[in-house]
Formats: sequence, C-alpha cells, structure tokens
Amino acid sequence: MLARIETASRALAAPVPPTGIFRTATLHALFDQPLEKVQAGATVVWEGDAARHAFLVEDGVLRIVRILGDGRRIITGFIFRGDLIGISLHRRHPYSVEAVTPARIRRLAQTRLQEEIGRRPELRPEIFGVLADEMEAAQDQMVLLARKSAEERVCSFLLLIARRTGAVVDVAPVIEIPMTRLDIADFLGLTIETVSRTITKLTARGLISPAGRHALKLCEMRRLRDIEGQDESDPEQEHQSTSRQAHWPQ
Amino acid sequence: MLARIETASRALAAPVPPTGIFRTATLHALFDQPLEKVQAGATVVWEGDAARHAFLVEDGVLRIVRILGDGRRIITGFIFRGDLIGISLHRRHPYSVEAVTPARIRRLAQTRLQEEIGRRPELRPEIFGVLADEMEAAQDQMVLLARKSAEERVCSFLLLIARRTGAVVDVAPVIEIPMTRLDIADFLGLTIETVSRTITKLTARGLISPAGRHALKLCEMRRLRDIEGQDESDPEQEHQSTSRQAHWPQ
DNA sequence: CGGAGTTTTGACTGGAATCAACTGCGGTGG
DNA sequence: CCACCGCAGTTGATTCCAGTCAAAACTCCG
Repeated sequence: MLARIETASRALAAPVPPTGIFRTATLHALFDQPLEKVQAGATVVWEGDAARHAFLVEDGVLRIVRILGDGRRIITGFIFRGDLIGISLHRRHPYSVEAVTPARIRRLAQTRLQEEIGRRPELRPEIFGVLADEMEAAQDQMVLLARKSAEERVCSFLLLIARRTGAVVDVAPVIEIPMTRLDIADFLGLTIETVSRTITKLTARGLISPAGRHALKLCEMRRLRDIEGQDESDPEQEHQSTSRQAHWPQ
Repeated sequence: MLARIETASRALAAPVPPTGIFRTATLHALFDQPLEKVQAGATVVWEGDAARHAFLVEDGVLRIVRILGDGRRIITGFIFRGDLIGISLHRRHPYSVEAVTPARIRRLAQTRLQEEIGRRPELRPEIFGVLADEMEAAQDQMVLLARKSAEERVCSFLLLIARRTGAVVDVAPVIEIPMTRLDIADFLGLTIETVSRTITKLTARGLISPAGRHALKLCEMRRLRDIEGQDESDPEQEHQSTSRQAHWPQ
C-alpha cells in the first residue's frame, strides 16, 4: 500500500504507454500531478458531474459506462494505458468511468489544459488526433452494434483487445481479458449467456483457446479477422469525384 | 427558435443543441466560400478519401454513411442546417456523407481551418463545443443501438428530429421526415419493415398521426419521451466523492 | 395510364434473450 | 484440512422480438 514512492518513481522513470506515446508525448507530459491509485471497481468520474479534470491512464483498464433510467447498462468503451479521459472539454461528464482492474492515473485541471492549448500550438494536433481517434472508435462501435451478429461482435472485441494491449501482428497472441462477461456483454450489446456461448463456439472451432483463467489465445487471427466483418473503404485509391472539386455547381 | 435558453437547461437530456448557430457564430463565419448546391442523393464526402475540407451545412439534411464489406449499410448520424462536417481534422474521412434532401453547403480548407484555430483563440471553445456535442450524440446512439427496443428507437428518432429541426418544446409539433424508411432503418439498426410496423403501432395508439406524405404530428410528446427511455443521470446534484478530490491517495 | 420505387401488411423463421439449473473456482473460517 | 459459501461462468430449454420472405398498396413520376 505504502510502496507508493516506489511505484511513483518507477512511473516517472518509465512512463511509457505502448500506444500513442510518440504522437501524444507533449500532451502526456502535461499530466504532472502525482499518481493516483484506483481500486478495481472504483469510480473515477460520475456521469453528470461537472468536468473539472482530464485524466491520463498510466496503468490499468477502465470502462466508460452509461445507465438508462430502468437500470440497463451500456459500456461505450474501454480505456487502456496511455489513453486520456475527458479531454473533449465537456462541461459535464456524459458518462461514468470505472476501473475494471486496479489502475493508476494522473489528473490535469481542465482550466490548465485550456491554458496550455492556448499557450502551446504544438499541442493542438495531438489533441485533435486524440479526439479524432475517439470519434472513429465510436463510429466503429455504432457499426458493430447496429449490424453485426453476436459472433462478429465477439471477434471484433477480441481483436480490439489484442490491438489495444500491444500484441498487434503476432501470429497467435495470448490476450489478457480483465473484464467480466457482464462487462463484455454490456459493451457488445449482448447478454452474458450469448457472450459465453459464442466464446465456447469459437473455442470448439479452434479459432481461440483458453489460456489460464482470464486469458485467451487467438489461434487463427486470419479467420477471426474474416469473421469480424470489415470496412469496405479502400485507402489506396481516392474516389474520383472527390479529388476534383470543380464538381458541385455553385 | 429562441427557445434555446429553455433547452439549454435540459442540456443532458438534449445534448445536441438544435442548431449551434449562436454558439458557433465565429466558426461559421470562416466558411466564406461560395454556396455549393448538392442534389438529393449526391455524395459530398467519400469514406476513405483524404480530408481536405470541412463543410458547413446552410440548408438541407445529409446522412453519415458507413458500409461493411458485404454491403450492410449503417447511418451513424444525420446532419442538419448549421451543422459542421469534418471539423475533427481526420486525415481521411472515416465515413461518407450524402445528401438526403437537396442541400446547400459551404466548404473550408482544412489547412485554413487549422491556421485560423492558431490565429484566433476565441474559435477554440467553439470547436471543442462542436466536437463534444458530436461525441455525446455518438454516445447516445451507442446506447440506443446496444439496448433499446424497436419502439424506443423509433421514439428516440422522432424526438431527435423534432429537437434538431427546431420544433422543440411544442405541445404537438409537426415534424418533417425527409429520409426514407431505409435511411431510418439503417440509422436505428432495424429493418424497413420493423420501422414501418412500429410507426403504424404508434399511430394506432394515438401517440403520433400522419400529417401529409413526409410529415408526422407528435401528438403525445410526454408519452413519447417516456417510451424513449432516458438517461438516469441527475444534473442537479453532484455525486459526493467526485466533487471533493482529497479522495484518492496520492 | 403505366411502371418503378417506396411503404405497408402478412406469414413464417431464426438468433439472441430469458429463465433456470449446474459447474468450477476462490476465499473463509470452523 | 476441507466444508461451506458466494460469485462468475457455462450449459440447456424455451420464448419472443425483430428479421426474412412474399405480396399487396400507395406515390410519384412521366
């Protein structure tokens, strides 16, 4: 518990989030407040509260939660090490943020963030990049929730975890899944039973295999990706009519 | 039109201001290029294309479209007069934008937008406000897609249209619905048949009634809102533990 | 009037939800 | 040490909401 100095100094020596560290280095450096420890299950941000701080996740996994009036719960996203919370400068948080695992975070006052954005131009592209990524993740999630089958959803989820926890292009990565079936279900818009059944089926087909209590081996990345059901867009070639703009009558 | 003060207090329930025309006056003023006319059905932005411009919608309704590899279509949002497209400064558009109705838009080069953001500090809160609204709308949509029934989805949609087209707090507003059943279905994650049946049912119960070919009267706003299924968060009182920060060990 | 596209309506199907029982693991205390 | 409890997860039986397939009705055009 009081090995705090140790963890703090370790973090300062190597505050290296795997993703985005280069793109958002300056932004991360703003979070110079002392490390805060968050217990698993604890709430960092309450839906509806005034947004006074942004947060940087140094370690751990958190969930973004919204609740409907009758208790239905939705997880709109998971937050991993190196991710930022609350940088879009809402006046009130439109969601709660809770720790899935024990986590360590640093905070930054919104006012300070705003000042720095004003003072330091080089921060702006970083901020916009983070916001654009966030928006794109939200779009992907809407696609998943609107049109994907249970199997496609689970595959998307597994590949998301693989991507976000580093083991990107591995042949058959083993991924840690710290969240419960309920978290997964509320993220994918399914029930715990359906999530469980789907994982069982994928296992039976040899696409994945259990690796300890809370981990899975993704044996067949290729086929998982096929099932996931991807986007049609082809980044290579631009659509003709967009590149020329003399196109719309004025 | 200027019943905006009233809606502002409901900010959480109605996150997207009907038209940001006042909040974002300076931002809008940047779009000084000549008006461009867009035919109904025309595509303004292609998914995957490099993002060279942002757009301001002067008039008309557009849809944000994503397509899965096998042709499944998802509409992640509708865009109304006064809304902005592509201000999040993606390098590539993560979606297509198509005109639902004939529309008039103005464009603004991304480079120019970036310059102006640098030059004019007063733009920044406006931009962040727009992005925050966009993100909140996306969150709401995720909640809808993940957990709401067909009836709840349709009610949410009708109330969204009512909100976004001005007729906000009217007792029994008549709303124009320019989009087809297919658009609505692809937005709500349903099929055209289910949308049709649900509207029929709502009509039979007297909650809405047809008003000309592409318009509906929302007879029972109260009951529609009840069905919609709202957020639990109570903007009045802050959660205790967040407001005090001496809470997490440092 | 005709024809294409959109919307509605009907009959049936199916995939995920629901309800319910059971398993397996981890912690706790007798 | 192990008996017991509680919780997370799995598995099975059944239900139901929305999807699918099919056809009719309506609209908007020329």
